[in-house]
Amino acid sequence: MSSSTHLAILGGLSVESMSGYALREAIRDVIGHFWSESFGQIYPALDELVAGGFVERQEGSRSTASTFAITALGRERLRELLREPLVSRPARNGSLLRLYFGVNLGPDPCVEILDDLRRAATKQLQLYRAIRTEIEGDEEHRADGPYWLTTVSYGEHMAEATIAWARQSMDALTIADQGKAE
Amino acid sequence: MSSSTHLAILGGLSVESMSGYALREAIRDVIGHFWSESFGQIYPALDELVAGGFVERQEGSRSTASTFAITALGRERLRELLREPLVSRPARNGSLLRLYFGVNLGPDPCVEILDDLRRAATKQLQLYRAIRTEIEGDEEHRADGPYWLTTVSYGEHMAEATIAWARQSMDALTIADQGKAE
DNA sequence: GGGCACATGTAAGCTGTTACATGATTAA
DNA sequence: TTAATCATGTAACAGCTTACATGTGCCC
Repeated sequence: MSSSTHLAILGGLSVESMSGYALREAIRDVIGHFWSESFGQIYPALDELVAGGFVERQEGSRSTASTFAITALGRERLRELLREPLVSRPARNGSLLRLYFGVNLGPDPCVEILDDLRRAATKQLQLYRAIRTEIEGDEEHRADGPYWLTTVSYGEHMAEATIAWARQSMDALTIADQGKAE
Repeated sequence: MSSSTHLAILGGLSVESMSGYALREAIRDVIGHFWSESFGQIYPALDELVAGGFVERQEGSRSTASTFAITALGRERLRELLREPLVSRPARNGSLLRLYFGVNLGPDPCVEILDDLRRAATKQLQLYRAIRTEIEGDEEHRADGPYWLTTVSYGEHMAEATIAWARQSMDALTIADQGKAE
């Protein structure tokens, strides 16, 4: 299991103890814009973390589910993982791949791709702004706020940049096409 | 083999016939900022494309290497793949994951992460500007230019946005920390 | 003749998703 | 009572990288 998965799980449990199922929901709903874990990752990883003494499993009595809680050792491990240098896997961007070879399609389909991206980014931007408002008003997690907001701010900056880029590129492709037609 | 790999290979060969080795070099050096393929992908994919009649293999006589060339059917397939909707794999951003759980580290290590990202983006930006100049002066690929430039422009926009975000976030974390110290 | 770049290919292994199996609890 | 949600887990598979094996041609 990759250490990133351990990091995400320990991070999640550092905020609140919860079941494996809830953990996955939290990862999807809260940090889903820049992270994801599937059940196939989470349960084996939880086993490993329990085996290492980083997480404690509190068996639910009959009816209730198990709750996983981070231990003191787990918090130490979390800090360790947070400091570990990033191993960046090669980026793959299917939209850019398509645009790069766009001459095989002509400008119109490419403009369509760009407009789809612009619209998606516009929607994202609205979402991020709503999340920002929510975090800024969250009294319960005052200490976390500034850190959480950096990730929201990242989303906002990237969405804004995407919108500007898409607009500009749509113009460029349209004008290049007119120039050819003359 | 994923269709994206087929797309990248057909795209590459649509510009110029070349060996599998050269193809990998081209993918790494030319579209490496947003795409990657390893030998373990390229050679089996080339076999598949040859079997499907999308690519022709011209055996090199003794000493020289094989040259792979796209066929008319291959160009059709390329256009088909370019129009195919994107299947986006979930994004994973290790830096954001670390920043999100940054409260466990405190502001200083987070500022360091941000400054690393800022510096990397600054370097990238310079690179993209050099590539832009190169493409704008390339008489041989006039038709491709506008499409290629959209991908360079993407890099520029993202790098600029990253720099702005990192600066702003470093300030925010520093100020939040001072506010706490009062 | 020794090292390096070019060239083709394969096998092992890692990461991660999807789909399935199974069952409890809750709400309609 | 039946459907949905919560919950845990596994097996199969897809995608991709790394490392290795193997060989050629070129340059110092």
